[in-house]
Amino acid sequence: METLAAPRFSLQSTLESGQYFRWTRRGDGFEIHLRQGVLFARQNGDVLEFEGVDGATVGRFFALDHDLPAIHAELERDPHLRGALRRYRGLRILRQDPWECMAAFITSAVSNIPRITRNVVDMAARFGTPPAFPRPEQMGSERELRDLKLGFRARYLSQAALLARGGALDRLDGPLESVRQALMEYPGIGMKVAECIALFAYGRLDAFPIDTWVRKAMRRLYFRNRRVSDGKIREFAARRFGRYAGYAQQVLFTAERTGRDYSPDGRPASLSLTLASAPSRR
DNA sequence: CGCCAGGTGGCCC
DNA sequence: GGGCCACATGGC
Repeated sequence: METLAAPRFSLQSTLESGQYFRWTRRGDGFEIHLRQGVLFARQNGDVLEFEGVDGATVGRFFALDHDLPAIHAELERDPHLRGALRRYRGLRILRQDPWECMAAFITSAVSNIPRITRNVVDMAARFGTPPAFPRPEQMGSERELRDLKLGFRARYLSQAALLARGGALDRLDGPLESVRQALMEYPGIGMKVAECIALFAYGRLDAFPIDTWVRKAMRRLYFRNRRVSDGKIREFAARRFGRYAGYAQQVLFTAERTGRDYSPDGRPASLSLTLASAPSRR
């Protein structure tokens, strides 16, 4: 087993935050299927023990180069974020393969994490070269994807694969807006999915994907539960959270989806919900 | 049975 | 810009 210094990292929080789907618990660690191989990883304090792929791949995938202290220092100025940041300390935004990330989040539309996981694992098993997810050139036809129960997403996936042939996604670069605009040319990719891919695959940490959970959290925490358009939320998030908005999004998503406990000291979810929704504290 | 789920695309005003 | 609908499938 090899090791890597991994301070300010939580393997579990990172994997369980719903960014990546092809992993499973294995004994005291996790088995993670990547393009480069099957990675087994477990955490021992600040040390990440791993085998299966090389250390550079591990460090890159888990984004161990992200400056977590700086990110937290900046975001913790917002009192609404402190509880979630503390609770999910060490959660990192991954650096995923763009095509797999694109396929996974096209699949995510009107779905849920268990089902997305099933769909993505199915696609890998059916069309990929294990453990690698299928390249765009290997993806199935719309019909074959419908057979895997992808539903209306099957057409999007097969057509997106055609557009992504020849390494088109490897050539995407530039600021968030241009990456997002290029991604939205693909069928099945609107603003939300484009921001997910920009964040989870292209390291655009200022991306702020707004899904049903984040929308609910943002409305409650910053808009007095009023009805607000996603455009307004995005604008607000950009101003409020700045260059690390993506990290704010991911802890808000995770907190809202699991437990909904924003309090820094871990009160019962029902109570903290009440506290968080109240305009004033106490 | 009916409703809703990590949304998007098409069409309306 | 915003509102409404269909889109497959699965879980409750």
